Amino acid sequence: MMSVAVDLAVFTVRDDAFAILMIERGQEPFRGRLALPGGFVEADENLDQAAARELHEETGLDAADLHLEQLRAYGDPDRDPRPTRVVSICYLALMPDLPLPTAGGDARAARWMAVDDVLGGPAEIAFDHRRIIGDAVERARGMLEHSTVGTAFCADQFAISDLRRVYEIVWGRRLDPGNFSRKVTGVDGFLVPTGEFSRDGGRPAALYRRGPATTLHPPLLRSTR
Amino acid sequence: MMSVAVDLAVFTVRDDAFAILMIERGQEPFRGRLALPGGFVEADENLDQAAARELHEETGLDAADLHLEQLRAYGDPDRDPRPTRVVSICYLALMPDLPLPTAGGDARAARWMAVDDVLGGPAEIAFDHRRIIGDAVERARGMLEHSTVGTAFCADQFAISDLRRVYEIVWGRRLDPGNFSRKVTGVDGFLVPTGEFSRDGGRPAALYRRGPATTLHPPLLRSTR
DNA sequence: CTCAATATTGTCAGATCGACAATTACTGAC
DNA sequence: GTCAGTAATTGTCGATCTGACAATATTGAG
Repeated sequence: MMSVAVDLAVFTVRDDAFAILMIERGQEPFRGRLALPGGFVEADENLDQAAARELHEETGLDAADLHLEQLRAYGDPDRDPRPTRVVSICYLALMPDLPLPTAGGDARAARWMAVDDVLGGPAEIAFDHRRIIGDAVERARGMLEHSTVGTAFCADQFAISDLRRVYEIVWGRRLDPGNFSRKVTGVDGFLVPTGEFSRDGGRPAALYRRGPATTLHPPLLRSTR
Repeated sequence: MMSVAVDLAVFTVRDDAFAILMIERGQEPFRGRLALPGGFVEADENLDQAAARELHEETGLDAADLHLEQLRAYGDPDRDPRPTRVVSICYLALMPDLPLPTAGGDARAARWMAVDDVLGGPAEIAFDHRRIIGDAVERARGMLEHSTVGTAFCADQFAISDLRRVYEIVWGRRLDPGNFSRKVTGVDGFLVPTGEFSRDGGRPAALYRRGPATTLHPPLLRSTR
């Protein structure tokens, strides 16, 4: 008999940084430490529902407004110091930079932190969450290559340069604006033009909405071949 | 409180077919139905260890001899009809076509079945294992594109044509021998020549062993661009 | 109007792709 | 031995894709 929990690695792109939603734990174990939001799976819900519920409790957001998918399970016997063993199913969520309606509503302070600060900084992270975050970051970076989920970081309507900035920030790598534009517009079903244009700074950019495609053919590769 | 199990989707390539190891259940629920091998996680082992232990119990094989990695967790409340809820962590194993030392030793008949027969046939599959198998097959097919795990289906020493046949059978698609050979030998660290040659039929083929590389740069894509 | 800023399109040489032809190196039949 | 058969490997070629970077287009600010 074990407890089964879901943990959430919720990512966004804000202030020119790849950011993850972290909470400060309000009780033992690891009181005061940074951790991923999450909680126990209840008797009548499946894993996806548990993840969506926890997401809503922590951020006030609805799962329909973002991309949510399972990352993997973590179940080392000593990953949680409490007497009952806890196996955690971790979920990955990608969302645009929205205000968090109920941030801290759960008596736990939730805040966005730059991924580089979390992984590279001195902060002590609760449980095995540092490892989970590392896995989640790598998964997110890889997904941008082969799937269309990068648009999940953008608002409902966005310019190609917005999407390019997402890729640049998540990958930590500059991309050529012209080549990027040609590539993403060349993928069938990736971007649907809305007919509207942005108006800020230079030449107006055509605005797009997410298209129906889920996989990128051909992929956008980050590696130098 | 829930039970946590591991299930195994063990694949190989044999008799010109992409095959999966299935057992016939010896007890209720689903007695007599086909199912994936698996069992419950014990108190003192982590998930990877549980998967390796179950693999050994079902096939007599050691996890060191094959590729074993976690697929994902399945946890719908009604996926197991027994009163205690069971969350299952499914593992994917890829192995060469070896004889199974203890097949059926666990009082359950274990046998290789063609993936197409399992998914396309009329056989009733226990639990949600049909869905799991579908996910596992898709994951395995995708992994061949970007990782070097295809060699896990080959014997210790193998010719490029052996590896090509693996790709052809798993993907269900013919590949050009010349182009395939050039591509795989061009990936740094994928294949290490042994200096030996095969002797059967036509011109002898150089034999190789798995190299240290784990990811394929550039990837081998199955889609028609 | 001129300029700075940004979007988009154009260009071009090098890499890669798939299709398929040519060459190489064996085995087995005769 | 010679020859046909089989399969590995290398060669070729046009189409496509890539990254680098130049050129053009369209706006707002001054």
